[in-house]
Amino acid sequence: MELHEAKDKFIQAWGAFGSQWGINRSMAQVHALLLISPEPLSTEDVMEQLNISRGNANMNLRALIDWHLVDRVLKTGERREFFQAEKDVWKIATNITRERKKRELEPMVRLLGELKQTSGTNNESKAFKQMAHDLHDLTSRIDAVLERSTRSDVQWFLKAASTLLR
Amino acid sequence: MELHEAKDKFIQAWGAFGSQWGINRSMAQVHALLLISPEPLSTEDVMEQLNISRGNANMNLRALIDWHLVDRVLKTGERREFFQAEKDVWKIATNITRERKKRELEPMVRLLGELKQTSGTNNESKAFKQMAHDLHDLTSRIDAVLERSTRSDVQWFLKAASTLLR
DNA sequence: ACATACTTTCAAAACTATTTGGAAGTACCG
DNA sequence: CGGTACTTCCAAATAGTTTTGAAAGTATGT
Repeated sequence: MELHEAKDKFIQAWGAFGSQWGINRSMAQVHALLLISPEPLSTEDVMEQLNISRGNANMNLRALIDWHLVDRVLKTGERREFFQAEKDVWKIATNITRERKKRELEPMVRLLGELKQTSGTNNESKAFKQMAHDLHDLTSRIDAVLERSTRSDVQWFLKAASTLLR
Repeated sequence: MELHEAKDKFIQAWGAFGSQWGINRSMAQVHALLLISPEPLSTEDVMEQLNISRGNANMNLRALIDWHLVDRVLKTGERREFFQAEKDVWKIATNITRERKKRELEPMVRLLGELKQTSGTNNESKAFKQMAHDLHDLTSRIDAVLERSTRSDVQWFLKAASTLLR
């Protein structure tokens, strides 16, 4: 396969993949583009290569910086900013995991913790409390595993886990 | 907290949570409602309790059945169908994981496998191939861990993983 | 076969999210 | 200070997704 074609496929696929994961298409595409660029790119470069507007490029670059997936870099003698993606895939995975855990999982664990203390003794209440309890238990376990696996080293974790599960 | 309030909070939260995870709001709400119902519910019940249309209820019930999160049950002497959610949270987690792995992760692994064989020797090609290779490696490891952890028993896996990571 | 009780489909409408592009803001330099 | 080179904001437009509701379809019992 030719580079140009492969590049394009990758950017499109990463975009589609991202949108299934709550990261919008452009943001994922910008990320994909930066991931495979050997050199940092300017906002202008991103706009051109993806055919998106300045506002869109800017907004998504900022979002990627928030997620710690992209860094600003300054080139000496250049006024404008350049952007460079974190290239270490383990760090990428860790950052994404940590961010989503914080934004989505933690609030759910908190809510379930409250809900399992609902009052009532009839069938309906019992079913509700049981479910809240079980889900709280499950989500906090997942939370704990993710906490540890992002604090320490994901690579090690995945290796260890694959062995464990063999 | 009172049952009615708690129930409502749970359904709303599960709906919001779901939509961040690529499951649409109604589908997640229908799921939440069934999760906390001690008895199977009919389409009509779901429509009433969530204030959604027949078409919507029907569509999402079918989708939940596809995901193996809900079963049809027939009551003797009743013509209409009733629906009942799988209540074992470990099974729920396993089914969701397996489904998403199949729909999203596996195609990405396949694509990256192809892309890492792109031709070219210049800087740009090298950067591209390196990234495709690294991502392929990462995604296939994740795939392998999920494969094993859903084949065997998630509960055991999570316990083992927490110990491992302590 | 017909009536009844239900399920499924689908095109239009409502709603949500994303994208654009111009205007405003900021920083640097001579 | 004014000009230039950029970045950021934001309201309006566009695109995408979900929901509705009525119509069509299907199964069951008499």
